[in-house]
Amino acid sequence: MPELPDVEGFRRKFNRHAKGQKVNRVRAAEASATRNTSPQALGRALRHRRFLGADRHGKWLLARTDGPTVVFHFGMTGSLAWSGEPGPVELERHDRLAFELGVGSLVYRSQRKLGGVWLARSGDEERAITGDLGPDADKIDMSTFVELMSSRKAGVKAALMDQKMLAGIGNELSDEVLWRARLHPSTSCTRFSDRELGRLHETMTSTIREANRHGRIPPKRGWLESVRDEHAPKCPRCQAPIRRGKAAGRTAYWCPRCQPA
DNA sequence: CCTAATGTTTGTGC
DNA sequence: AGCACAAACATTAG
Repeated sequence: MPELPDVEGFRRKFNRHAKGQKVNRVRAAEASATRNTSPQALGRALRHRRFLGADRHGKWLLARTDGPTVVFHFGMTGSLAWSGEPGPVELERHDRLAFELGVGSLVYRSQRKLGGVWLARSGDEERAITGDLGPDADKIDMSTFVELMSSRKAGVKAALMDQKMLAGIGNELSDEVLWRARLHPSTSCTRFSDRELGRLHETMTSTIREANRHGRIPPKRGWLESVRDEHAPKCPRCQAPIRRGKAAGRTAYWCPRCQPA
């Protein structure tokens, strides 16, 4: 689930509930959730610190405090939950970490343990944690996008998902964008004119903007996401059977009629 | 039992 | 170097 729009939803949730609040305590149900620190050290570093706003870069959430920054990544199954219960929250099965803030608790939840929580004390440390990230997919301007994409030979889906080029697009979002742009996921970027790349940028931007409003890729009518979980999905545009195959090392969904090779 | 799953990293080979 | 592909990570659902 967590791609750019999901993390954007977590960011808004963080700012709505946790921003401005002091951390009383950090409670760990699962020690391995903390990656470059321990639950104890995280608690010591944050106790009596105040959460400022959270930033997002791609799929990374950066929670600022008046001390160090708490860095979240959600892997394939993570999420951020808010409980308005004052005092300790009842932790559920996959809750790994709870930040008790007095007015409620912020809960880092993850079914599998692919993501995690880091502590960064400087911008350099932050970059060491997130790795090399390209500009955020929601903020990149058209000419930069066209320049980056036209220097690529990879398939367009692989290029869109490359976090070093462009940060925030994952498997499902790339399928949604390419379906809306009517481009086959394996088409080499070398095949596109600047004009076509400009149109792809426009499609990508409007897709992300609308998904961000929902805090996820909306399974709405007229979106590929609305049929993705069906046994025999049909293209919401032309009703052709959706093809499901490997592209860029992942399971890709595309319409063979709207998105020919 | 097996397979696949929204992500990232690492290794191999062309 | 750039790219494609596979495996690994840990866990659950079907």
